[in-house]
Amino acid sequence: MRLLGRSIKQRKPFESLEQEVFLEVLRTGAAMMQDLVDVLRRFGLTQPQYNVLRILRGAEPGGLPSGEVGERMVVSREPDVTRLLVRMEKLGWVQRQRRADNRRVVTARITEKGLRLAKALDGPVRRMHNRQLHHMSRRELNTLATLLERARRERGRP
Amino acid sequence: MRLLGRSIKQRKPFESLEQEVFLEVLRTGAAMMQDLVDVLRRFGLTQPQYNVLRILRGAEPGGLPSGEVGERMVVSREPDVTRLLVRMEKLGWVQRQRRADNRRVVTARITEKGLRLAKALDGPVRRMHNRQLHHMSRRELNTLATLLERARRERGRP
DNA sequence: AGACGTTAGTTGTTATCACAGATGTCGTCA
DNA sequence: TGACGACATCTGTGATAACAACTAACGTCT
Repeated sequence: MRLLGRSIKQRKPFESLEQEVFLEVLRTGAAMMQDLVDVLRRFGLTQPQYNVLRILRGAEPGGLPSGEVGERMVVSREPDVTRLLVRMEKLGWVQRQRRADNRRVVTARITEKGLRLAKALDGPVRRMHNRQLHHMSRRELNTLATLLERARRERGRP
Repeated sequence: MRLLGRSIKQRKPFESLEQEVFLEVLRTGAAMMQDLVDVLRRFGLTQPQYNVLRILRGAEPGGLPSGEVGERMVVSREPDVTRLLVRMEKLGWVQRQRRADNRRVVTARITEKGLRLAKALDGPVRRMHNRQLHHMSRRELNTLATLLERARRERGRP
């Protein structure tokens, strides 16, 4: 009898509401990110690279220390900003310069070429976002954003 | 004047509501995932590995073809299930066997050792989830889960 | 000035991921 | 039965991520 009962699969896929929310957040995030990645690859860049471009464009003029770039990354705190920035420098999108008044700090700035690339992506990315969520009302989107922020910012950790 | 205006940073951090939702989903997902990863590393496994254990435990008895395991993965469709499963087989958590009646298919099953590990993780993971979201009401969590599912499933793609 | 702790970034190493092409197996249809 | 397309997995390769140890520069305190 136990065995028969078990064989009814997926009747209760979630063990708890909390777990359901957790999985929904991850799945939805992964799906949305994939849409972005699909757009980006047409332009030959990866998500972390695009993320850095956005951050550095927002940090103009003046640029940002490498560490702060890492902190502002969306997906992770990126323990490896150095090499990511070095790669992007080789591609000509970013310029790195050790700060004179504090030689520990390396300031990263977006280049003209990087700015052009970022600008070229604005339209496609915005359209992708609109397509993604155009079936939701303003009100629903606001609720969603608010709840997510609350879930994240006030969440309890060990 | 333009320059002065621009220097007021982060006044309008989002370009659109859609983009705000996008970023909130990703950031919240990354934060929650990090909490899980922190639990998992105490037990010496990674998120994809844990994901596979959960999938295969749910697929007992009988196991699942490698390809289907990949499809059920949360974060990505994992184009590299083969090697992930091989590694887990070496660790003794998973058993792989080519199906006799269709030699193209490799069925993966969780082992006793894998089951014990998964079981040992149940408590810590459940507690982590509760901690993460205990500040939200049932009603809020339900709304959140519903909205996320709607955002993902009905979203428009190219 | 010099010792010391801190900060910011760099480097080494290993594991994993993504992509693409290759391999072995199967079902079907002439 | 034998050719062929489809399917499921495997393998090769290069890029990237995670983790940890290391170096250089700075601030401060004596």
